[in-house]
Parts: sequence; structure tokens; C-alpha cells
Amino acid sequence: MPELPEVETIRWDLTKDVKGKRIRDVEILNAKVIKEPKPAQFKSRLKGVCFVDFLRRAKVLGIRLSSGEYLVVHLRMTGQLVYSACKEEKARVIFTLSDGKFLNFNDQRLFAELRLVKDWQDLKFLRQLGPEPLEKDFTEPRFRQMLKGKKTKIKPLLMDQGFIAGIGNLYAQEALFLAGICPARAANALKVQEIKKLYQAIKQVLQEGIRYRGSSIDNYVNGRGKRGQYHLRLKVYGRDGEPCLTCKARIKKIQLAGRGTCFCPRCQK
DNA sequence: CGGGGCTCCTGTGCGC
DNA sequence: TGCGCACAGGAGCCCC
Repeated sequence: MPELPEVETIRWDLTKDVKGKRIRDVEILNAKVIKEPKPAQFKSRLKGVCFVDFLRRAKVLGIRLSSGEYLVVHLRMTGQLVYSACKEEKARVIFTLSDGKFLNFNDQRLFAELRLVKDWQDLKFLRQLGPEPLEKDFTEPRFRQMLKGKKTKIKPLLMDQGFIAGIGNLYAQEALFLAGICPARAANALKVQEIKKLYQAIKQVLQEGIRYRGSSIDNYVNGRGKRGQYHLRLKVYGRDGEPCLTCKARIKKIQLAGRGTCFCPRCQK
């Protein structure tokens, strides 16, 4: 499941590999992934256009085009953007580039979305997003302020994109483990010291996720079709029943807001 | 306005 | 062995 670190990794790869290249052709193999405009429009407005810049906000990739428009990509659960010398069999949309190679948009579960829009910042989802956790304006005092009056459990809150951008189920669980906080705690019940720890933990897990080029738990691959390494360093995600790497207690799994949540009942209070 | 639960979708892995 | 079902999850949406 591509979260902030995975999307950021793809952004880097595509910046290196396809920035400045031209779209020679667009092949739509499954039109369901194209949310706007209509497939014929989508095709004609993309043909002959260059990739100018690759931007990211939350888990969303915004590709600025020479036409002034933006190709907006949300990978959701199983989406992939892979630059390759060949067309991939599982591709839903294939962009043929000016270098004769291909940008494959794959998506097993058909949850991912492509959009071609005038200005991606205008998209409702983007306008409603919370702060970027790795940007300078996300400060500890601001985080403390954000948590005030939030009765929600801390873990679902961290996954709320309107509260803070880019964190999903994996990094939320890892950050809470690192901070020693139980995922079911009420957000407004966190002490100042705990907020500080969580603030640092959020930044740390996201930065490490980027450094290790993402977590390939499900089917995530980077812009070159390679798996990440961060899933090898996970402390709690997907480790229910296994011993805690710190204290050896059994990692527990509970449901929070309908999502599986692993934590160490001894280390996380 | 907030929170819970359902929905979209398909591959995987379990139990019988 | 094979079938059927639960589960995985990001975010929109409905409902209370």
C-alpha cells in the first residue's frame, strides 16, 4: 500500500527517468481507472505532451505537463507506475514515451485513479488535506495544537488525511510503536512528552521509509519496478503473534475503525 | 460535525 | 483436492 514514503520514492525515480520525455501514445486497457475526463479526451490531451515536473502531496502524485495540465495519480492499494523497456501484461494504462520505452500504470484491484486536470491543487481531496509531516511548517507545537479536543483514537486519527497527510496503516502502526503509545489511546489524552515522542516518531518512520525506498508488503514497487527494503525493518506491522523485538511479549492485533492494528501490549501504553 | 460501517476490487490463504 | 469465504485496505459516502 503506497503511503508517503512509497509515493515519494516513485516521484524520485520518475523525475530521474522520465522527466522531460514526451508522451507519444496512450493505451487504455481498462478505462475504469480514469476518473476524468472521458477516455478519448484523456488520450487526445496527453498525446504529444511532455512530463515537466513530478510533485507529491500526501499519497498523491501530481505530474505537471508541458500543456500546463496535471496528470494526477492516486495509487491507493495496489497501483504501480513502472518505467520499463517493455509493456507490462498487467498494465491498465500504458504511456509510450519519446525514448521508445513505456510508463506502465498497473493496478491489480482497480482502486487506483488517474485524472487529467487544469490544476491539481483545486481537487477537493487535495484542498482538504492536513499538513505534510516532513515539511518545516509541521512543528511540534502545531501538532500539539492539532491534537487538542480530538477525542478520536490516535491511530485512526493519524490515518485521517484531513488531519495529517500521507500516513497510512503501516506507518501509523510503526510510529506508535516507536513512540511507545497504544494505538487505541484517545488523542486528546496524550501527555506533552508523549506528543513529543510521537511527533519525532512520525518523522523518523517516514524518513526511514524513504531511505529504504518504501515497504514492499503487498505489491509495491518503485518507479523502476524494484521492491523496497523497509518492510524488512518493520517492528509491529504484520507481526501479530510474533515476539516484540524490544521486550519479547507477543505482538497483539486489534481492529480500530475497521483496520487491522498491531502493537506491543507491553511497550505501548 | 464526528464517528462507525459499508463500498469499491481481486489475489491470497484459510477451514472444512 | 477443491471449493467457498474472510480478509487485506484508502477514501468516498451514507447514516445516526
